Amino acid sequence: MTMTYPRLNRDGAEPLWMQLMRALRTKIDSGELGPDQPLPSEAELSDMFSVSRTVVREALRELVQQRLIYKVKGRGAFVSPRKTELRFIGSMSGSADDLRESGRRVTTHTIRQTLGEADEREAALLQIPLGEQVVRIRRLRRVDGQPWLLVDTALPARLVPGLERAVLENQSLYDVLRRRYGLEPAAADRWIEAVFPDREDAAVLEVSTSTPLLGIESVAWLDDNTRFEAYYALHRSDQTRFYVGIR
Amino acid sequence: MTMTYPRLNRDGAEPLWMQLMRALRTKIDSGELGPDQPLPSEAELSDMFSVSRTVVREALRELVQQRLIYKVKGRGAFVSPRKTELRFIGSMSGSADDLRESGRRVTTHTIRQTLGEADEREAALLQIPLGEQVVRIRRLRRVDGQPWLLVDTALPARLVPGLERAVLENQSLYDVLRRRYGLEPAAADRWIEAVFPDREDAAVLEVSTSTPLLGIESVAWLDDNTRFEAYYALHRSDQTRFYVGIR
DNA sequence: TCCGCAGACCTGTAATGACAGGCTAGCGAG
DNA sequence: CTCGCTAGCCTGTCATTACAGGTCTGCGGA
Repeated sequence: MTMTYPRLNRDGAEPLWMQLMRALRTKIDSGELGPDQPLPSEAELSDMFSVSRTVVREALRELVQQRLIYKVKGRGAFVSPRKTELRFIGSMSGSADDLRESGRRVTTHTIRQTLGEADEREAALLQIPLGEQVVRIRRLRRVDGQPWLLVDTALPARLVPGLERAVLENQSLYDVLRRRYGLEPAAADRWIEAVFPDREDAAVLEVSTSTPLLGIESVAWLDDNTRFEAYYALHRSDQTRFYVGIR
Repeated sequence: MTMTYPRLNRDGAEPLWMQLMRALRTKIDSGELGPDQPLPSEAELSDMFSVSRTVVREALRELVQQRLIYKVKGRGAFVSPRKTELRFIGSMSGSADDLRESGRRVTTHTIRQTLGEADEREAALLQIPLGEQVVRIRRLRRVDGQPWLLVDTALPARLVPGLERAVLENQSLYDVLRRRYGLEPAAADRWIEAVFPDREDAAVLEVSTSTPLLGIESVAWLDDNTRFEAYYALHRSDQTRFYVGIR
């Protein structure tokens, strides 16, 4: 199978492994590399791109971490785009749409928008230096008037200049990011835990501090792997259950 | 600061980087390495353990990936105060494997296997008539010895004849279904909620009845749309958080 | 034709060396 | 005492080499 691959840029502006990773991801996204299609071996890739196996492995590791390919034990060994994918249908914007579709009234109220310096958690999630400027947004989403989801979002200010002053009332944050800043989410990780709210959060959500809630931490990134949004959401699971579809 | 570190086992039974990773993780879990405490530099670790920087970097990479430490540009990798967080990949068979890969010991104990008649919930989820025979399996999964996940599975007996007598100890149920019955999961739906366990479940999971847990309901089906498995799992989210990747 | 085994292929692991560029501490000048 | 600069430390990146052990393919014998 002969495939055309872009030549890698060696001016040091971007790591070789990242360029290679992007090149492979493009093939996967475009469908040129379909499900169960094995990638060339590490040695072959190393030859094709004239880079060391170190670089190849770095690129493949990243793709595995992004769950775009998976490893097959042994021969021919690597990968193919994942067929069984996690689809998170209950994503924040998706679920609101779903609820609207089923005749619920969904409103989003912005409680606070501030500019600040990234704390340790934000820095780690967004992969930015500690103290870099971030825009923080705290929003409450209601379904049929009932508090449903309390979200604390942080975004690197560098990527969204002026967002701390934008009017977000009842708007989808993702729409704003797309229209105003051209930011298109490519993927995300989420972690879910069961927690109790602190006094303040409990008051906002109108529950007691001994009501178990879902805590959802999320990081979303762009095509080029830049982390652009991190949030922690508290979800009243007595109102609705969190839905995850796996396809 | 002088710290005692275990000597690494070089018989090749376990990769050096994994031993090193575990050694560092132990320090972090025990609190010996606290928040904002910088780790030794790569070169220092390399000296201390008499391994190459390759090994050190492999171990650190894994710790970063597990989000137990985060990197600060420049000097030393810092330990984060974040609570221990394992990744539960929500994919069908991946979860236990992923944990094992990140160096945890995963065991599965079968508490009960019975044959019975589908109740209302099971019938609805599996789309079978009320009263049809189902195999019920109750299993407890532990990570590093700690109770982690309590799963009650129900499968239509028609699809898995004899499963109620199969030995499942420490086996992946999905492997058994695949090898023994040729059942290949195609997709699944999951719903997640935050709940308190009842007395019995709390005892099995070794928590109090006022510990908030994740309740996960799931239905999986085959290519031809046949529902073949329904389960309800209780997940100790103080141990790990539920991981969902969105691609 | 079928089966078994040897050798080729491939990945995982590990050591080593090298260099660029960022960050910091400490020194020296003002 | 303060400010600025430099040397050294540290990480990120990349190349090369080596070897063990698992997997697969194809050849040759039955």
